[in-house]
Amino acid sequence: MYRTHNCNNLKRENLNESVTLSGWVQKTRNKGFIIWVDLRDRYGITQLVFDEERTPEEVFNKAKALNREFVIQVKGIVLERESKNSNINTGDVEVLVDELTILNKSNTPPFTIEDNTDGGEELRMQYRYLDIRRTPVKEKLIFRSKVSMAVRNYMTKEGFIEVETPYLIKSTPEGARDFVVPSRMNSGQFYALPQSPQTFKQLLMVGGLDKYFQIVKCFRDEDLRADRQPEFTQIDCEMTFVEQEDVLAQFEGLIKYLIKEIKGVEIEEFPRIKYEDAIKNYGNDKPDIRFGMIFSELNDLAQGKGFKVFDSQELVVGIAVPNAANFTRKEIDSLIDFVKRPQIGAKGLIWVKLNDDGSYKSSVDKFFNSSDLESWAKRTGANIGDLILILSGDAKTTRHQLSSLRMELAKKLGLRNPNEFAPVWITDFPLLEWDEETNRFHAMHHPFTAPKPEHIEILNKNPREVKANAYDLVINGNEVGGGSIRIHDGDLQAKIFDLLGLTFEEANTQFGFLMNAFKYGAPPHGGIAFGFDRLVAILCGEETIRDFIAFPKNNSGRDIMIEAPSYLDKLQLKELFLKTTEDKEN
RNA sequence: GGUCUGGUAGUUCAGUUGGUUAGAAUACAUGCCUGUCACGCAUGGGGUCGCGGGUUCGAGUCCCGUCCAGACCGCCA
Repeated sequence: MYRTHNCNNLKRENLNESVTLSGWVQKTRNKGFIIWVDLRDRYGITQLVFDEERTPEEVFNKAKALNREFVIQVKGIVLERESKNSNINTGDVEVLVDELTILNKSNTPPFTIEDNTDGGEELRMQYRYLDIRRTPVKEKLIFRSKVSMAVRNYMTKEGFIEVETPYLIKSTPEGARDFVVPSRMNSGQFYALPQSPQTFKQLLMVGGLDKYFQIVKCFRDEDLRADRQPEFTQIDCEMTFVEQEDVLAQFEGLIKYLIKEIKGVEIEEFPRIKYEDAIKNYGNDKPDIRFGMIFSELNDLAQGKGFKVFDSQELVVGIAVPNAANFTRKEIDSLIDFVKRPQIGAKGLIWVKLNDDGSYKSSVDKFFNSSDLESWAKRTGANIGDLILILSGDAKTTRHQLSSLRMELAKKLGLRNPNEFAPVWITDFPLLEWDEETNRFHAMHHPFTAPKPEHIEILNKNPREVKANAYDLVINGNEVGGGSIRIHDGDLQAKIFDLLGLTFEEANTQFGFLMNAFKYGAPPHGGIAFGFDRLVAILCGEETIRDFIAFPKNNSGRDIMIEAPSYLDKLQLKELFLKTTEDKEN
C-alpha cells in the first residue's frame, strides 16, 4: 500500500498513529542534525522529519540525498510539531520517518514548482506536466472539473440528454477555416473537424430528441489570441418547440445556477440590450456593464461651431470619466497616445475637464465657450470633477475606438470588479452583414439562423434591415455564448442560402443532408452554445483561458511540449495521397 | 497578412553614450549550523549575450536580415 493518508489530511487526531504517505519532495531543509522534507501530493503538504537521534542511521543518510521532485514513500509516526505552521492544513503535525523508499528520482526541474514560480510562460508550457504540479494551475483544472459537473447536473435536471456528435465531418467554406484530415481509404478526399456540432444538433432535433446538450471539443483554424485556442470546448445545446424567450429563460437558469453553485452568488439582474443599442451606447456588441461611461452622441451640440475636427464628421461621441478631472497633462497625453496607436487609429482625442470650482478647461477652448461645454457635460452626464473625452469620425470606426478607450480607462481606474458578475443578453442582431471584400452578404451568426418572423417579408427588398432571432450572452465584457432560433423550413433555408450567394447546387452539395432532413417534418427548434473555457475563466475571475486548459497551444498554434504540428514521413504522405513539399517543388 | 514588445547564467532579470575580465537574485554543488517552514551562514561551478551578416580600432549595446516567444489589428459564420 502506497499510502494510508494523503498529504493534506493528517491532524492532531492522528497523533502517535503510524502512517504511510507517498508524494513528491517539495523542498528539503537540512539543518545538519535534522532534516525536514515538505512532502507534496495533489491534496497538500505534510512535513516529514528525519532526526539524527530518532531516525535509523541508514534512513537518515538516505534522506540527505533527497532532492526536489523525488517521488518517495515514507512510513512513520505522527507527532505534534514544536512550532506550528498555520499556513498549511497539516501545520500542527509532522511525520517522524522510520522507513523511506525512493520510488523515483528526479532531475532538478527547470523552474521552481511553487505558487509564484520563477518560470516563464514558454518554459511552463514546454514542461506542462511540471507546471500542473503547481497549486494555481492544479486548482484551475479542478475548478474546471467542478464547473463541468455543475453544467451536467443542471442540464440533466432540466431533461437534456448528452449526445456525442462526430469529429470527422465535412468541410464547408462558410465561417472559419476548417482543420482537415486526409482520408486514406478515400483517395484525395478530406474530413473536416467540426467548428461546432451545429448541423448535427439540428438533425438531433429532427430526430426528435427534444433537448440535447454536449460538452464538446470544437476546432477552428484561425489565428490565436490570449482567449482563443484552435481547439476549444463548448457547451452545445439545442431545444425543440421553443421560441427565443424559452431559450433565454432556460439558459439564464443555467448561468444563475452555475454562479450560485460555484461562487455562491445570486444573480438578480439579467438585462437585455438590443444589438443596435449596444453599439450606440458601448461601441461594441459585448459591453462590460459593470461600470458606466456610456456613450453620448454630441453631433448637434458640437458641430457647426467652426471646429473642423468635428464638423462634417459622421459622428461626434463622448464619455464622461468619473473623477478624472484631476488627470495630469501626462496622463491625458498617454490616453491620447493610446488612441493614436495604429491598432486603435484615432487621429486625436478631445478632452474637457469639469473643475472643482465649476469652471471648464478643455483642449478646444478656442472653439467652444463654457455654455457649449456645459451642454456637453449635461448630455454625457458628467459632474464636477469628471473628465469628458470625445472622438469623432465615421461612426463605426469612432465607436470602436471609443470602446477601446472606455475599456482602457476602466482598467486604469480599477472599475472592473473581478468578483462581480454582470451578465447581459444581446438581442436583435442583424441577420446579414455586407462583406465589402467578397461583395456579398454573409450570415452574421450562421446561415441556419432564423430571421424574425415579421421581417421575412422584407428579406428580398431590404435584406440589410432584417433582424435575426439571435442572441449572445455577454458576461463582464466577454462573449460567453451565442445562439439563435433556427430555420426549420426548407424553402426559407434555400432562400437564405441564395441570399448568401450560394447557388442551388452549392447549397445542395454542402448542406443537402440538412435540406433533406427538413423535408421530413423538421420541428421548430433553437439553441445556444457557450464557450466553456472562457466561461470557466470568467467564473474564476481570470482573463486568460490558457491555464484552464491542461495542454494548451501557444500563439502560433503549436504544442511546444509534444512539438506538434510536425512533418510526416514520405510513406505516410503517400498513403494519404499527399505530396511532400519537395515533390511540389519538382 | 500586418503593428508593437521582448530574446543576456538552469530560471527571472539588470547591463548607462559602443570601451578593461558581462552582473544581481534565485536555482544548483560542497561545507557549517540543536526546531526549520521564503531557514540561515560560508565557499564554488555555471554565459554561442537567439542566429546570420554589416558598420566600427572596438558591438550584449548601432544597422539589415532571419528565427523564436508574447500582446494586439485583420481573421474567428
